Parts: sequence; C-alpha cells; structure tokens
Amino acid sequence: MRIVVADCSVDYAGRLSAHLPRAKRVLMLKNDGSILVHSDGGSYKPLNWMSPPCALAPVELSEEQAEAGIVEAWEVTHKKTADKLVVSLFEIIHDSSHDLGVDPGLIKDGVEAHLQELLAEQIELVGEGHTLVRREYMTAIGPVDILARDASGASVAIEIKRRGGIDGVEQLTRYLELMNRDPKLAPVRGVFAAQEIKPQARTLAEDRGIRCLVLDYDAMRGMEDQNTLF
Amino acid sequence: MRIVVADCSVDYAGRLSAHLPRAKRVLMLKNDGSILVHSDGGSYKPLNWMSPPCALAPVELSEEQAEAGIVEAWEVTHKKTADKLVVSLFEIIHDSSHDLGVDPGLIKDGVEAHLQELLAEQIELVGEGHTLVRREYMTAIGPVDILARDASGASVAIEIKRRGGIDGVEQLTRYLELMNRDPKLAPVRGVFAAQEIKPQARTLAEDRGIRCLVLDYDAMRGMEDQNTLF
DNA sequence: GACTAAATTTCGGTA
DNA sequence: TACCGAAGTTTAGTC
Repeated sequence: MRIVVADCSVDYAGRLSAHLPRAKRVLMLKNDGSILVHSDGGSYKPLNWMSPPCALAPVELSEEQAEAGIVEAWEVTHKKTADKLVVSLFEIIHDSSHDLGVDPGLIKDGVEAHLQELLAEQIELVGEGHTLVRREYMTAIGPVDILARDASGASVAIEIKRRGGIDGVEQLTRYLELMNRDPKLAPVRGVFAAQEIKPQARTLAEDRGIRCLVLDYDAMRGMEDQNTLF
Repeated sequence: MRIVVADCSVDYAGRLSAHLPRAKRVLMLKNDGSILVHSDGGSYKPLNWMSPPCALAPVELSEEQAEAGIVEAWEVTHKKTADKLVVSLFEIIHDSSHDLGVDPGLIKDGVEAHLQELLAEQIELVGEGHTLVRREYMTAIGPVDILARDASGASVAIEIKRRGGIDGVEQLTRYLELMNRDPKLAPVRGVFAAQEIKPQARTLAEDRGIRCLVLDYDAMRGMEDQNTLF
C-alpha cells in the first residue's frame, strides 16, 4: 500500500469520461495496482478510481506537461477493458509505502438472513394458526423465502426484505404466478414482509392482493431471547 | 484529512454487527468526522467505515484493554442513528494530517442520459418511420424514457438501459400496463433498448411481446458527430 | 463462469 | 425533505 498526498488532476476514460480539476487529494495505491482518489469529504466512494485487475505505469512527460508544472504522471490501465485513468501530479506533499499483509476480512452478522430465521420461528406473526412448511422453498425461478400454510391449510408464500421496495413486490409476484400454476400448491397467497415498506410498494402489493407485514426486528429478537431463556 | 496506518481491530454495531480481527490497515479520517478502514485489496469499498454526519472521540482505555496491548481506541458515533464504530489500535505505524481544502468535484460526461439523448435524435433506429413524441414522458408511476409513434401512428414506449437486465423489463412492463389503460395512448408497444441485453432479460421481454434493441453507443455518437458537422 | 439479488450501498434528481 | 432510480456501482451467493 502506497499513500500519496498530492496536488493533482485526474482524467478517466472508460465506461464514461470524467475529469478532476487540479486540487490536493489523497491517492491510495493498492498492491493489486488499483488506485483510489479521495478528497476530504463525500462518503466512502472515491472521487475517481480504477478497480483491479489493473496496472500502474509512469508516463514520460511531454514538454508541454513539464511546462504546465506537472512533475510526474501515472497511467493506470485496466487489464481486461479499455478503461484508463491518468493522474497528473503537480506537487507531491506526502509519499509513503507500507506493507499491510493479507487482511483476515470482515466478519458480519447479517440482518436479512436473521430476519428470515426469526420469522420462521415466529411464523404466527403472519397470522394465527399459521405453520411453517419450509424456508428457502425452491421454485424454478429461485427460492421463496418462506412457504407456510394458514389455519385453513392454504399455501402462503412470504417474501422478506429489510426495506420493502417495488422490486421485492415484483419478485414475489413472479413466484406467486409460478406457484399458482402448481396444482399441489395452488391457491397460494402472498405476504410481503419487511422492516420498512415503501408507500409505492405497499400500493402495488395490495393492488395485487398481496398482504403487507411490517416486521419489528428488535421485538422479534427480544422474543427469540425470551424463547432461548427456557 | 488524517491518515493513520496501524495494527488495529474494528467493531461495528448499527444496521448490522461486524468485526475486523487485528491486522495492519489504513485508516482515513476525513474532516467531517467520517472514517474509512482500508486494506490492501478489494475494490474501492472499505472493509468498514462510518458515514457522515458522525464524530470521532478517543476512548479511555480500561486495564484489560491496556493489558491486551491496545495503545489507543476511538469511538466513532453517527449523529442521527445509533451506529457506532470502535477502532482499537495496537500499534501506530504512520500518522499524518494534511489540509486538502475543498475539492472542486468530478466533471463527468454521463452515459445513460447521453444514450437517451442520442436515441431521441436518431429515433429511426427503433424502426423506419418512427417519430419522437417526447423524452421522459411522465406517467403516474414515473417517467418513460422515450415515447414515440411508429409509421402507422401507434404509440411506442422505449425503456433505455446501459445494461439490460430483468429489472429493466419489469419496469417497462409496469409502464406498459399503465399506459395501455389510457385510451388516448393504447395500444402501446414496448421497446427495450440497451447497449447490452442479457439473455434472460431478452427472453422475458420477448415473452411479453416487448421488442429488444441493442444500441451501439459508439456508432450513435459517430452519427451525432456527422450530423453536427453540417 | 454467468447471472441474480443485496448492500451499513452512495449519489443525483425531482416532486 | 422524501422518494426513486442509476451507478464506471461492488459484493456475495447460486446455478
């Protein structure tokens, strides 16, 4: 990892063309040849970058460039596409390299998977008398998050999302269309369950006869803790 | 902007829980209080981070922490949510601060917007005798990229994507359903135009009677250059 | 490897 | 300001 703080300008040509006017920035050069150009604001997304696999090579300066005050220039080219990033350095303020080694990586406790697990355990939240058939019920076009039966024994397909948007309703609709063609399952009702359901998604879902269910993650987790106490 | 290279471990609790075991990493502390934790690989996404608005504060070390070899610890808390990131530093290898000033920002020449513009100008690419009605034709559920008429005067709704996937076909399908209920427009045919159309998206589109059109961006841009020459 | 769906998405535009 | 869709999305999982 090499870190350079420099007064620079950057040009990118690839899937689009972009230019960064001259300013002081932080350049992070990773070992795989990739580069990130960061400013002092924004979120984690760099102003510009080149993703691996790519290679960085110094550019021989033309007279015009030298006269313009450029002291060094790099060309970072992608190895598979024609993407190219050119960094022109006017002044190098800081330059250091560090051997970081291989990172052990992030360990995360997911949320959507956990939500599905919790709802499978607390399936009665969908409605009284409901029973779980199985999680990740496979269909030809992908797995339905939860397949259950209601008190009368009818099939219920449940799609779970952290944030419920229109795409989730579309996804569930596709599953329902398919499942309702299966005489062993039909009729299948749909339930769209999410921690938060956007108004347009709710409208679309209800228009299609899909019930919406807002999940309280903390309450469900609390229930789980209670259950595991005994 | 402060840059710290350190042997550290990181814990995040917020929308999910995550942990980074002890290793050497680069910590980028931006002026707005935000922090990025980068390793020497991956793409531009940090291993962990805290987005602004947030604040960084040193943590007083407990005896256990000191005995474990922690020399310093930071707590970065989000100002609006309850998100929290804790960085435990075992050894600081590098630490420097730099005043970058405000960045002038990225200037980019878009692609999808440009594609839409080009196709509106070269609407005959959709088919001989086609005429443009308007770009960004508003419907109750959002704007259709292009509304046109074919040689016979029938409406044609065009959805433009850079990469055509299933979601784009779904989007267009929603528009078509709605527009076909409008007697002033119906019948409306659909055209799914993209630089690249995925096979599954093509199948779904054609199954629904939507025509697929692969766009050659460079050729279209070339046409535009020709047109502007005269 | 191709494709799909999720993301602690972030970012920009519009109502 | 909230909502929605795009992103040079990236990333993870499945087929």
